[in-house]
Amino acid sequence: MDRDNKVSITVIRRLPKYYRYLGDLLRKGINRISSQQLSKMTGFTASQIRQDLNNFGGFGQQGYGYNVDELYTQLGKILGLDKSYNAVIAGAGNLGQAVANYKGFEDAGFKVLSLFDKNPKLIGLKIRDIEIRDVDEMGDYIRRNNVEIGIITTPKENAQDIAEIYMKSGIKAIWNFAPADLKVSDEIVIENVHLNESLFTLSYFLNNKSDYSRD
Amino acid sequence: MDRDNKVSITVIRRLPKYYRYLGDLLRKGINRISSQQLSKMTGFTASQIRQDLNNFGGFGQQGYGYNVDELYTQLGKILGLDKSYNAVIAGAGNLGQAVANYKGFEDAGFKVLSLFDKNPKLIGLKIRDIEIRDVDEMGDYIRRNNVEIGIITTPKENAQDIAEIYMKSGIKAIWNFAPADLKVSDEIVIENVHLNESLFTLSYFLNNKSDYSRD
DNA sequence: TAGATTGTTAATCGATTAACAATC
DNA sequence: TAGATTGTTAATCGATTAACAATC
Repeated sequence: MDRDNKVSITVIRRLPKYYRYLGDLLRKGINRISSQQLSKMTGFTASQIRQDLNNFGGFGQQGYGYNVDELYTQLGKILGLDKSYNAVIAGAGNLGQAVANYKGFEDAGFKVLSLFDKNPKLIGLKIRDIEIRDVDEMGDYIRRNNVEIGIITTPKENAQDIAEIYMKSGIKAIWNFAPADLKVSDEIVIENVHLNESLFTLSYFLNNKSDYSRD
Repeated sequence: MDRDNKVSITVIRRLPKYYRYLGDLLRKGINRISSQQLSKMTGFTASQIRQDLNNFGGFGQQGYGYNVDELYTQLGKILGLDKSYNAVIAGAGNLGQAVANYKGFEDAGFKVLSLFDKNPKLIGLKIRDIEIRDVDEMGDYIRRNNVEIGIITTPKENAQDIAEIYMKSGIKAIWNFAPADLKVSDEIVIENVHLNESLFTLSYFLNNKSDYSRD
């Protein structure tokens, strides 16, 4: 891998899409694919796809294209999907439960060990075997169970407090669903899912169709 | 508004963040803000902020900055948040219920009229007054109730079928949470929330911290 | 071998940043 | 008036596209 230079975030955000389509191909038993065919599927240009992949190494072969199985495996490694991770969820409302219930994440190696909430009515309940615990126990639980990923599905008012508990107990990455920008130390990776921003963008294009074209 | 040329999607995706911070300021009673102060809050450069806003008109005043109330109102109009919209949700599982329950969307003018599912155990139940109906009735319901926005929170296997019902019944925009790329006619606006792609991006940066810097 | 398709360099395009005159 | 800050043009930077030699 020629990883001397930082790969840009725009490239990184395309990788999961390649990975998804390659998985589809793999399941269909197709074992060979060209950048041109991938272009048709993903909507990115063939040139862009070749450039993107070459940030990480030469996975293809002239005159042939890419081996689906190999490229899928390589992209999985690049994305860190060859490992597994322990996660917890703060906020056991609908959204927290939705994330806990989503089988796809577990299949990809992300295991939710526990949910946490402050609502006594929720504490003790189970979502698919996953217990909801008191948020007061969260810091201890994280330290004892080798938890790397902290998910935030609380209301925005509590998001920063939760982030601080995560930070203090050694969480390495935060997946944040609250509509707030968290302040945490630079070593912690944050990935935001800002649903309101997504909805407002949709609203913009609904009102300005002439500006819209499939990205 | 000098709207001769298409505004780029990268600009549009920053607007909701401006809007959110301006709302915060408004609630704090602050009525004046400079691009430099906005820069500190949002993390975008002051220059970029001024450029972005000037795509839509000169909302500021030399030597003064921007009037918070006015800018907030203007951005709201640009984003189409001065109107209200009827929406339905296909897929009444946890994720669909989470979206239906989220008060923030309704406050912003997005009203969920009904959820739809094919599971008989869910049909007839109510989420905050919002009834879950049989998905077979969905097309009719949309036509009768002036529904513009269709939300998809089904498993990916059903997403394309739902999209087609939406298309045929006159939906104008689809907010898609299923990990699939929908094929619909060009007049329909699609906004995807691909949670798996977000999680995989987080996973990448967790494994390649040196590539990571707050966007 | 002939055809296909990569890896990679160079050209183009677009987005961000810098700079500053205009002006409140 | 003096200071502040916009709106806007020009400069820079980065990302995408085009092109093609290398080679399977």
